[in-house]
Amino acid sequence: MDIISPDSAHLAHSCAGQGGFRMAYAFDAIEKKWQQYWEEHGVFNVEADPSLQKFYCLEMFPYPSGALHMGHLRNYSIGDMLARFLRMKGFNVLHPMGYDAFGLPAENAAIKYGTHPNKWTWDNIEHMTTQLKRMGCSYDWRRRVETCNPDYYRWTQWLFLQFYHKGLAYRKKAPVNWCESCKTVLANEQVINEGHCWRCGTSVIKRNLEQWFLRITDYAQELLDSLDDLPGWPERVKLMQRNWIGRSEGVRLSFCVEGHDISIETFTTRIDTIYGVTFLALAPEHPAVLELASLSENGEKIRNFAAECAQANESERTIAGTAKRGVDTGLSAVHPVTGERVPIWVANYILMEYGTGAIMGVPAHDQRDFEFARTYGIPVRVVINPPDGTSLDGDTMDAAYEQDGIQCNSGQFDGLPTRDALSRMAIWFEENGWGKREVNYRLRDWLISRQRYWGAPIPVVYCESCGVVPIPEKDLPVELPIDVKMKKGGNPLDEVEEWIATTCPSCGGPARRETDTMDTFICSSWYFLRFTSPWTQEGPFRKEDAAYWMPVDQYIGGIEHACLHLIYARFFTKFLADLGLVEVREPFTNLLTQGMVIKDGAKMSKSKGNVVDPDEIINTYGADTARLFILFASPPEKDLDWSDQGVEGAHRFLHRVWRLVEEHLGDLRKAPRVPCSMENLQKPHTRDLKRIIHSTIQRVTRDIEEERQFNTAVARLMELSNALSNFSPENEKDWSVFREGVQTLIVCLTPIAPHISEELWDMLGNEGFVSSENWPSPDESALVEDEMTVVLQVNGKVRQEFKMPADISPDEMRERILADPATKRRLDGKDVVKVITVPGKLVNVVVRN
RNA sequence: GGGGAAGUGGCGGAAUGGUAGACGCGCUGGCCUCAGGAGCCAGUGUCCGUAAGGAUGUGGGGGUUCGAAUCCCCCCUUCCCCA
Repeated sequence: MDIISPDSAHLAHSCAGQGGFRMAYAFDAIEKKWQQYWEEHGVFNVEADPSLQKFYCLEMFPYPSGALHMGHLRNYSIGDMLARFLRMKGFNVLHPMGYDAFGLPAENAAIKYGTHPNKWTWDNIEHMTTQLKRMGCSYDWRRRVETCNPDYYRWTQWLFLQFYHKGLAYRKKAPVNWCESCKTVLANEQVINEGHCWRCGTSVIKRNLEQWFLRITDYAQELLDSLDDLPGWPERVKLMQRNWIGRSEGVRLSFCVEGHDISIETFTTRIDTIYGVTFLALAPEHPAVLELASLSENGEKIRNFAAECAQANESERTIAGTAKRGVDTGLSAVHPVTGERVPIWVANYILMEYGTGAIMGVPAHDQRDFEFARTYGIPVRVVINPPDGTSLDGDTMDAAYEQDGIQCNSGQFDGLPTRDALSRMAIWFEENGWGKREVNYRLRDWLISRQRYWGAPIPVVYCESCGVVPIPEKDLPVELPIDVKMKKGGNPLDEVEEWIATTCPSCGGPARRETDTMDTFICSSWYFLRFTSPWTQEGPFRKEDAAYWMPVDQYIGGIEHACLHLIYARFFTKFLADLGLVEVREPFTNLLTQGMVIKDGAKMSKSKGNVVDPDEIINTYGADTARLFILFASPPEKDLDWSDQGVEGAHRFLHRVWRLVEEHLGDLRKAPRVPCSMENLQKPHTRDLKRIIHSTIQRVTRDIEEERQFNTAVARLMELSNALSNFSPENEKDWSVFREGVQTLIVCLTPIAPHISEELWDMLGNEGFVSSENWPSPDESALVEDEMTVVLQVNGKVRQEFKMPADISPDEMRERILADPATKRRLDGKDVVKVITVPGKLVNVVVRN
């Protein structure tokens, strides 16, 4: 291979800075050059090495939608900065990239532009890879994965089979979320913003279909509990997951239907209100509804009502403002404790998915039940009074009383406070055999079937004699047929008869393939593991590689995945740990959720016309400018306000750094390379510069490493750059310190703006890549100040500054300030009550007058 | 309705009990220039003042403290999550 040494690069313009000739900052050529060198030298390739401390830095991989957008640019600028920083810190850094390449947009684009999803996707992958390389991202590109590659989805299918064999993948008929626009079902997590499809925003409806599910609820408790083991996650995300999992403790109890051999199960978290039950309500989809309808005089009405409710979407039925509607079945249930008869209703606000799909109605103490009861004239019976001693009246109250209080009308429990009643009544209930204490979760099993083409086929067949038969592992992958006709509004796989028709792996008889494909969130639930050994053909990943690299030390992505990808990936990791394939039970140790990129007060979007194209920014200003601006404009967790003028400011800064080196290149190259120690420096200005250099190192390191606040890290580098610009070296020691400062600036700028850093590093005559340099440590002796500024305060208000030697004692500091004529003038005629001395900072004189 | 996060110059943002506004953008004046939207120098919270200096100032109100953007209580506004 013909390798150009990076050293030869500077020869071409070694005349710069020596005559009148000025070399401009040609970012375009510089960036191309160094990207090529990095690639040729494999600078960012990495292997597992147990003798080195590893760091796994990962950014959420993109969907190959066509081109990078500003959100990607921000995500990858942050990740690359961290990866480069940690590499310079001496870690063995795994920093890979890939593509979440299955998904609906490929099909939509194919239909719209008459192309094939496969071609569309692969073209986009190649284009986006080019873009990522243009950003100067330090990925080990040999490890790239694409989830639509049979080498990858073979293992996605293999993982499905593992779930299946453990009984964690199952088929069931259930009312499921259906997006009419995407023509497919959706998991609960993928229904957002009060009942809308996460991808296209269409209002989701319910359909009763037989589908594949993963039993994520088996892991609900662990998914909840181990959030406590994630101190490196934002509280916000953990809270969102806790809410999503929605653990509640309560009692499951049955009500018998009077005169029939039917019982209706309900679940309540408020067993303390059992004496307040005045009706029972069932979800319209409840399996018992049709049976009750057949027994009821209102049968026709009930069936019509249930059919009508099925059309409405969930959010319309549950949001607080919606009218509560229902139909009386005319039948009664028997109260398990009192033996009283309570009417049974079918109501639109009861959801089949939550609890048992039926509730005990307690209008006095549940606002939804209250509204329903008032609408239909159902009695309201108070069983809890406020703790202040007032008594509620069920006939006149205008809202449910949902707070804690004191039990009443509750037999032997009267007088108990709510909290006590809850636990005692639950035990009492169980002891009498009326019900069972139970933990309930809001989290539902994960619906993974998709009625779409561009996804990983679910590896099962349906055999007339054997039923559902999984494909044997040795026959994987079940390849997605590429030769299909794309069509509007359906799954093209349904028409590939030669693919569907197959033989049963079990009996050899005729069988038909499953034509549904897997939710793409399955594909992205384990990609971080594949990156540890993407080449292996022996399994989804090599166990020893995963053991070395996992967990991901730093994960970076958008908060929109809080209750989607981030829950699924945790679930997969726990399942794989149970299979003995990974040693960790949590995949991501530290999570950074970056803010959105906004412009003119709104999220960038085509419809708002406020989109800034990354390519255009890189063409005009270069990747280094784009990265610098993104990191400087805002702390990573907050939204970033895009500003064209801010970008120019960032570009100007890089120009200033460039000139700093270029204008002094001849002298800099001649300057001593060994730093001059503080004790050998006498000139105050030189000592000051030396101090600034080392405090910059200290503060930049802390900002990146501990605070994860990259905007202030950049600000520190700008301060150093300003200090260097204002410094005029006069002798050899000055030049030595100046060179130390310039080199420090370049090294510390490397993770942020790597190309210009490489170029300047090279121009100064250094060997090798600055990307492979060690991150500097501050020289403690250079951090000590000679002089300090102390402030005089009078009653806490700043009055005057004093300069004094840094090593002065607190007592002397106080005495000097108090003895100063200016201080005496200020305190003249005032009563000094007290003097507070804060060493190194201030003296506060408290006076009275 | 419940929970969470936030509110600081003209703008993006610094400062987590000790000199509010680092750094950058913008703006003003000047230098350089054929010219400049390049570069350099100076200034830039508000009010009074030529200045020195003073007053005031971190959404509003109260409190703790020698001292509060920072801690506590109440209120207002915005955003997010859950109902």
